[in-house]
Amino acid sequence: MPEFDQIKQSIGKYINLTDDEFGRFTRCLERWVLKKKQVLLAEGEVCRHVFFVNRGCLRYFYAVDGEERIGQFFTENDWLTEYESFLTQRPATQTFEALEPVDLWALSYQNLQNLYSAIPKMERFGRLIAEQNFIGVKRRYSPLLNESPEERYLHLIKTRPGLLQRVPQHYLASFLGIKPESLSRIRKRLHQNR
Amino acid sequence: MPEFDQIKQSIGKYINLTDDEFGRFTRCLERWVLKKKQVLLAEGEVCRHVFFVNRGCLRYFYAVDGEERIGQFFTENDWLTEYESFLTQRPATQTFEALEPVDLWALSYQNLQNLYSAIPKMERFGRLIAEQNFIGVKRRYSPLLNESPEERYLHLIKTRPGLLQRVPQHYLASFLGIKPESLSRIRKRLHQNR
DNA sequence: CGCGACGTTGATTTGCCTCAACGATTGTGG
DNA sequence: CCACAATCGTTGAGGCAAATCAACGTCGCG
Repeated sequence: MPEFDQIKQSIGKYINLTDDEFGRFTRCLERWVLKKKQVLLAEGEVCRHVFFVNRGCLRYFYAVDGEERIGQFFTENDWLTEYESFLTQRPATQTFEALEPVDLWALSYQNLQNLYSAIPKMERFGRLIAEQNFIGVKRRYSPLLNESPEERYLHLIKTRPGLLQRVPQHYLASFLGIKPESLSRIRKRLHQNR
Repeated sequence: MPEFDQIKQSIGKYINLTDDEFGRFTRCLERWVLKKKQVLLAEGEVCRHVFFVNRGCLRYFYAVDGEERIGQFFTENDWLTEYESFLTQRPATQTFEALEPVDLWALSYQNLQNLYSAIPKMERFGRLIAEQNFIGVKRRYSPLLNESPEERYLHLIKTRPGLLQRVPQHYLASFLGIKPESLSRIRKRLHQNR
């Protein structure tokens, strides 16, 4: 099943499933396809799935007095969900949108709960994913609080160079917590001092 | 065992343990006591325990170019650990310190891993705690990014009024991500417009 | 071709920080 | 128990980095 290669490799980082167990897992998956600009999950809806990105790029954003702020980008082999809404089954505060044509695996809340019961190892997988998410959210927020805009931009260049080619600059600015004009000036400064 | 009442109640929010299982759990606990200003875990050390606060108040802080910033306060019935260091067993980036005489239960990394194996339900507890931590860290950081200093202060008053009586004002300022002078001015403004 | 979205640049504003000084309170050692 | 030092909260003056407001050229697309 080459279609499951990516997700198999991703899970393999956390737990080892037998072929039987992995088969049971994959039978819970649905294939979802999105066009560019299509919304995967809108603010106010309850998030009923976790997703695995086979192909494409998405963002999530939320509104702060009318203005939208980008929380995160997702690309190939990322796991993606509105975690708080998914865990509590209450309305999402964020909107997820495709920035390109997107190809996902979707695993429903109910199917995941069933897998937790049917395959005890999956409970561990859920814990490890939650732990990774915790570390991820801290690493995402920490620079926003403790580093200067310029440092954050330089860090972005180093750690996610692919994004610069892939998403508009004013989205990057929002992701970095600054205005497009400010990012433009930062880039200008950096090029001059080159 | 009245000494275990608090922690029993806290665990009961997540999973139901039999008396046998709970006994097995409590035999893994050590009692730790700290004096005021005593350090529970220093930056650079590996965090080898999770703690449950029976009594007292602690903070954790980290340094950003020489200046210390407070990340969180902990009080009675809170679970506490340097989660990233604990999960990865690598050096902590934060220091935990008692602000008052403190009384804790300590559960070691090894004992927790053993409990995960011995009591399958504990794996679920670990997952739920990790999920709660994820939600907690998002709720902690989100206002720092999306609200004004004044809004953050007002929010603190509403959600954790006890802290205002318990910790010095310049600690609160650091927790709110501002300078002591700024917090002083915010309070002055609010009292005038009262 | 014409429109809208995007990135850039300049001028100005603004909110918090920095620096400095000062009383009040705390706590500490003789 | 007192005297003195350190810590803490407050207030004022000035600075600064990013936001805001505005204008303009370019590019992509219908």
